[in-house]
Amino acid sequence: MKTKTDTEKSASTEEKIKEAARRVFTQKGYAATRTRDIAEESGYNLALINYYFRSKEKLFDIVMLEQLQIFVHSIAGLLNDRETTLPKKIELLVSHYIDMLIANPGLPFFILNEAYAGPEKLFEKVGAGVAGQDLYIRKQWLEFATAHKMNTINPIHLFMNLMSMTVFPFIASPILRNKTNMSTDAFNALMVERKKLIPAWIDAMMQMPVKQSAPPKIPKSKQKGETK
Amino acid sequence: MKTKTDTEKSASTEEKIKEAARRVFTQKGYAATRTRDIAEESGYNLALINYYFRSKEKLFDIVMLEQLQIFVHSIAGLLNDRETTLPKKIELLVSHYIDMLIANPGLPFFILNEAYAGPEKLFEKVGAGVAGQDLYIRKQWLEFATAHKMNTINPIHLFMNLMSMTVFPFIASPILRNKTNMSTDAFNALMVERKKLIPAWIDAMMQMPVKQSAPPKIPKSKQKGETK
DNA sequence: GTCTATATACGGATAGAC
DNA sequence: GTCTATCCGTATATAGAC
Repeated sequence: MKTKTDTEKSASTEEKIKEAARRVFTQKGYAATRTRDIAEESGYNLALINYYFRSKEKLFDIVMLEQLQIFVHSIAGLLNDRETTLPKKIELLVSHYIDMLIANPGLPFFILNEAYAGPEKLFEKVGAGVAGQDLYIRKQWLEFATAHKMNTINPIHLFMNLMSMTVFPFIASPILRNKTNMSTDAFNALMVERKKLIPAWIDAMMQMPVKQSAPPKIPKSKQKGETK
Repeated sequence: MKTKTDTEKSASTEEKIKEAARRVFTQKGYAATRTRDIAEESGYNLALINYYFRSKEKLFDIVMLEQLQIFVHSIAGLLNDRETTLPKKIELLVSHYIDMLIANPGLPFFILNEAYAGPEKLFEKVGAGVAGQDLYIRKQWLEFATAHKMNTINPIHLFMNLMSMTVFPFIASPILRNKTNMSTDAFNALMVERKKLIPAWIDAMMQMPVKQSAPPKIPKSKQKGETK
């Protein structure tokens, strides 16, 4: 049995509200979420939300920052690891992403929503953690590109492809499932399949000799001034 | 000079409001858009919106249905054409999509937003136009898949890849541009490059003998249990 | 700490003047 | 047709009882 001191009770309640908020926010988005929904989901009253967190927005920031930082931290080690080869790194990255997305399918949509609503809102805080810094995988990626005479094609294309093929299906899943009458389980099974498929596809793309009609006029060293 | 009858004046104002609404809706999404915003953007008063359209939702439906149907109609012919080969069809489809997305970068985000807010809201109306029906390209796609012994891998993966690589960069562009300090022009140039690249990549994937470790256990006729 | 009841703000819709 | 002024529902935030 558990003894309940005031602080223990308090911490527990606060955590429950945060968990409820995370579920509702990631599912319905900030605007469509009512504090009443969170109250109901948490099992507590509406006023408690304002007792622990000053406002809906504060709660939102806290919860989502936490979510993002958990994920960011969980992959930062992998991306910076100097032992893992690039293909293996890609494989692990995709696998990790897909696991996370299956567990938390609303997150990417949420991130996009925030990015559109106001890039400055969350970005500085979370983005600073991983964004600008030079991760080792970036170096590996560029090295591979030049080694394979791919310097005429912007390596960012392959990165786009990696992220697109991994994340987009989750973002579009409501549409996809609506049109194909696919269950959540069936969709998730598809995504698990892609853990093997995507790295293979990316690998094939990296080996492909892409014949560009004209060298792109994209400056490849466009340094970032600040994280904004 | 133009004579202004009542109907002419009326039509003009109505059109201006619709255009303003389209801009604001696609930029901020339905929930975050206030009718006051649309009024301001249109140069007219708030009450006019309700005079011409009964409600915010009616206005929204009208405007977005129009947008989607313009696009859907513009590609329906291509998808059903029996002369064009599959690779050529893919090439034209990607090109058409990218042109549209460069011209209207907010549209996919908007569609996703609506899909998450309420799948039933717009979907039945617009989706019915193209969704379930058997487009000729679907037949071509499946024929190609079986012809190349790809029947062990769900062809939906390649379709996902096609859409992902084409659409996702636009959706994620605010994040990408924030992190790389890329200008809109530079981004658009990248997307134009992808008109050639994506079909090449998809083609390569279609040729690839994908060795599945185990045949996927996805029942292809799995009815939908719940929406959330 | 947790509840009920309420103040306050915001946004969609409408009435009525012109 | 277009405006100003206003109503009214909804949702956040807070006061105060327990």
